[in-house]
Amino acid sequence: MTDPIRLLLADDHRMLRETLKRSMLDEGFDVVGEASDGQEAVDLAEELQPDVILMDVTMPEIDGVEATRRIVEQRPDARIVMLTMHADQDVIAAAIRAGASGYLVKDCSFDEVAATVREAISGEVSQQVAASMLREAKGLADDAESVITKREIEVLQLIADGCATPEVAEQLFISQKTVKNHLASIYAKLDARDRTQAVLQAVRMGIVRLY
Amino acid sequence: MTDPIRLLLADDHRMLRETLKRSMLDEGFDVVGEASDGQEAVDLAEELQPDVILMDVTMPEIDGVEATRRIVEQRPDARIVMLTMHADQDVIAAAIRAGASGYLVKDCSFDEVAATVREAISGEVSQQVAASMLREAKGLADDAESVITKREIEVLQLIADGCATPEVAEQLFISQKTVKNHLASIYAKLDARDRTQAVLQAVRMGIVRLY
DNA sequence: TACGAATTGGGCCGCACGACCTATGTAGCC
DNA sequence: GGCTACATAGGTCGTGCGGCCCAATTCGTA
Repeated sequence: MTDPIRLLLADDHRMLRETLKRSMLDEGFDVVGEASDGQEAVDLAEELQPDVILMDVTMPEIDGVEATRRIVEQRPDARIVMLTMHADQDVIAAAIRAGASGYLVKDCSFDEVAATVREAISGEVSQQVAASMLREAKGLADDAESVITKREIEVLQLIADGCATPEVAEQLFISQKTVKNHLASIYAKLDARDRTQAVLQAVRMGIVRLY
Repeated sequence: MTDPIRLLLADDHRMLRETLKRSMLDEGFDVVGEASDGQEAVDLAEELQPDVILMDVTMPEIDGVEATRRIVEQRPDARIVMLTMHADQDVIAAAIRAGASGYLVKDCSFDEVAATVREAISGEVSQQVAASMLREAKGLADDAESVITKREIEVLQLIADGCATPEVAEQLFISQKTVKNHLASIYAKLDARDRTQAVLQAVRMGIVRLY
């Protein structure tokens, strides 16, 4: 029997974190830490050096994809399995580019979670990730190479918070015209045609938070 | 030692359902069934007659609040604890009116879940529910007495799915004008000023699903 | 039977929004 | 020194959108 796999759980919902922890402990994993936001995940990843990190995409402060990017930057051998609500192609592609080793939709079974974590350790990649990598290689779905900038995220978040264009401009100390320009850029990147679709897509992708 | 509390879990995310089941079993509860959508929850509630139902607000087919309404209609003594992502006043109020015995945000601890289920059995109500009932009684936040109609939900869902006004009209075989009228009514009820805010609020309330 | 709510529809008005084009300053990078 | 990306800002144009009037039909129900 080898040493138990050391896990770090990162999810902003305490209920899932705690129930998942109990189940993983049951399965013989060693849960060494828990993070409730992206920044905490980055910090704990460095401090605890876990074997695998189970990380939700949608988190406060820093989203899971960005947190993955920062962790992999510091430690290229880090194994990170992403969790998400929706099976969004763009998110999967972004997660892979950020350096994730696996990808799980929250609708999967617990057995799949355990299996994917073990695969992450052994170096294998999940079917979903492999399929996406294949698609990436073929260049079929690489339009996801449209990275939303920090400023664009700020605009999206303010709109999700209920601001109209003039209010977004006021909050960010820029002109309404600039806000519109950012929006136009966002529409192109997220394949949306109006602010409603853009915000919804951003929510799906975990870029923006719903309070 | 009394008989274990018989539980029915209703949540569309298999991961949470399974991990929660494991944890509840650990705690001595008897999980007699699992439902992945609102209709299944209603059916299983009648079939299994569980002591307590732990039900997510956001579910396919029928949302948790409506499912609660139907279950309570058939069995007024049913104990239902609602689960949700966001602590939305309107949702809490709607859940209470539907007949829920308790209310939990998914950011709570597992101990709180277990405690609330036990309280639901003993007839006590959680602090959150009590506070909301107080507010209801005072008539402070009873603007939630604005029930979204079926037709309005259809309009909201189509907009969330990416339709603009003309497309919604086409899908529902009605004029654009009628769609606008429904939207105006929705804005008043959800305290929104445009379709973006209306859809986001609907997502928060679990009225509309994000695919 | 009569009332209210839901659903349907019309017209008008003003403005916000999105499409398209151009332009400047400021970074970072090879 | 150039190249690219980002953030900033302007203009114009058409139409989608929301506010505010009103009215007809159907339906459950008091």
